[in-house]
Amino acid sequence: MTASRTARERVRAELTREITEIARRQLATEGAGGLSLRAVAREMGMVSSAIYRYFPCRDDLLTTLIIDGYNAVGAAVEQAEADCPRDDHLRRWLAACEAVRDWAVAHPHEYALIYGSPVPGYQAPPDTVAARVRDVTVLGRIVSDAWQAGAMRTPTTEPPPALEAEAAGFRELMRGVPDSVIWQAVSTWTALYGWVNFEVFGQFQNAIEDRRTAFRHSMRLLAETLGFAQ
Amino acid sequence: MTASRTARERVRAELTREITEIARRQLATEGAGGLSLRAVAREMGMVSSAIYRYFPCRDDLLTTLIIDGYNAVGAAVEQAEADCPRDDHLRRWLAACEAVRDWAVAHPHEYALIYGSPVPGYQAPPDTVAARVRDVTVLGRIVSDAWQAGAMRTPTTEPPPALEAEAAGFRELMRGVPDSVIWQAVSTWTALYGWVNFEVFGQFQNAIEDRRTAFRHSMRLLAETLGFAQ
DNA sequence: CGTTCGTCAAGAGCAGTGCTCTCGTTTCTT
DNA sequence: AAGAAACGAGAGCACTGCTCTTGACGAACG
Repeated sequence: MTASRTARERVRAELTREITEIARRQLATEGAGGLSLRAVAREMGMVSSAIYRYFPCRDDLLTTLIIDGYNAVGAAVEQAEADCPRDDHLRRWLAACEAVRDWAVAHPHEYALIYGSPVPGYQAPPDTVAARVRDVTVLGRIVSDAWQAGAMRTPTTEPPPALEAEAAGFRELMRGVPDSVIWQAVSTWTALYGWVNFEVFGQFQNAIEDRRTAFRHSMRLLAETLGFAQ
Repeated sequence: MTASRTARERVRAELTREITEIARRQLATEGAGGLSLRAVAREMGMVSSAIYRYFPCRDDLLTTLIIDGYNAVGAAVEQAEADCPRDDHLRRWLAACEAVRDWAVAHPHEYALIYGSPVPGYQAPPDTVAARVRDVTVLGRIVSDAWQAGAMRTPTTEPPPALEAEAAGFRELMRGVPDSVIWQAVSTWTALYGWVNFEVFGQFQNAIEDRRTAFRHSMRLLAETLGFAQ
């Protein structure tokens, strides 16, 4: 956002911001399906059709919220990891995991929007990738750092040859790390989100009460498997 | 379903079945949000209000589909596991995992309905629990069998004391198994669904192509952590 | 300074939704 | 055979996303 020149551009930017804010609040209370352009307009004292001056369709508003969501969880993970001593890789990993969980529990509907079932008929535009990879970038850097520092055990199981070509994208995230560790990291990464999914989507209801403690223990088990040297 | 007495009851049961079938087909193509009572009625040549004679509201139809979904994945897991030699616990585990994944990939929208973001404003009634636990019951039995047979390693990390009381529900699924193994199993179980979530919800797009191979490798790593002896 | 052009809010309207109510008709029960 | 229950059809309500037109305002240009 450069310094807005004309007054018209300024009020336009302000109104756009206000729309997304109200939409995010509605999303938090009603969920993605209950997000209504007309309700947003009503709350702003506008008529529904006026919203379309700012967002051509409902999906565009959703895209904005999705990008914001990815950035929010990404920023939370980056912040939590940055607060840890650089050479304590295990702690950095656990802090990053817990940041994901805490953000998701605090913003369940936003989390559902980005990591839950895709909204029907909605196709995420490529603009979202930049924001989407922030969290996994952090996780990749931790693994990379730990490996470079010689603070990781080598997995006993090698990936099958068919996965040789598949690891390309992940090798950029974890430079210098052998494939066996890369796949171990991917597996652990999906396990993290598996837990968060179950917790946020209510699969642990009537099964686990102290979910934070259980989560921490699970992440510790996973980190052990990943091979952080104590 | 007892033998239907009157002709009216028979046609009612038949129509109810046909409604759910059409609804399931719509669900498969449009997703949960695009499931429309009016469209179902249209396809049946009925008027929309007539549907309400059979399902008082849309959520009740959803509940039926959800129960069917849990039963479908549960049956798939039970079948796959039953086809394995009883003493090959690792193979039983991997077969069960792959059954979950294969069913989910084949029925993405139904999977999203039961394991994805909860549909807004919908509260799953208690009728669903019986069907919901079928898959995890199988997984629990495998762990239990393996432990009884002395075919599992003991985890090195003990769960924190705060989880003592939390494991109650899981102990019934895995009788005679120590808590350390129980939590390891829970962690592995969520990891399985974490992978399936990522795959079904498109998080692996442009990242992993040969997802079946990658899935198998990941499950093998997880099973190793769980401690199945070779 | 005045005009023109682009932007904007408003309103009506379309097609679709879940759901309710009423009204005859059919079917089962007594 | 008479009463009761269940049923399909239809109209209607409140809501949705979205489109089109209309009239007003503000900024830039001649």
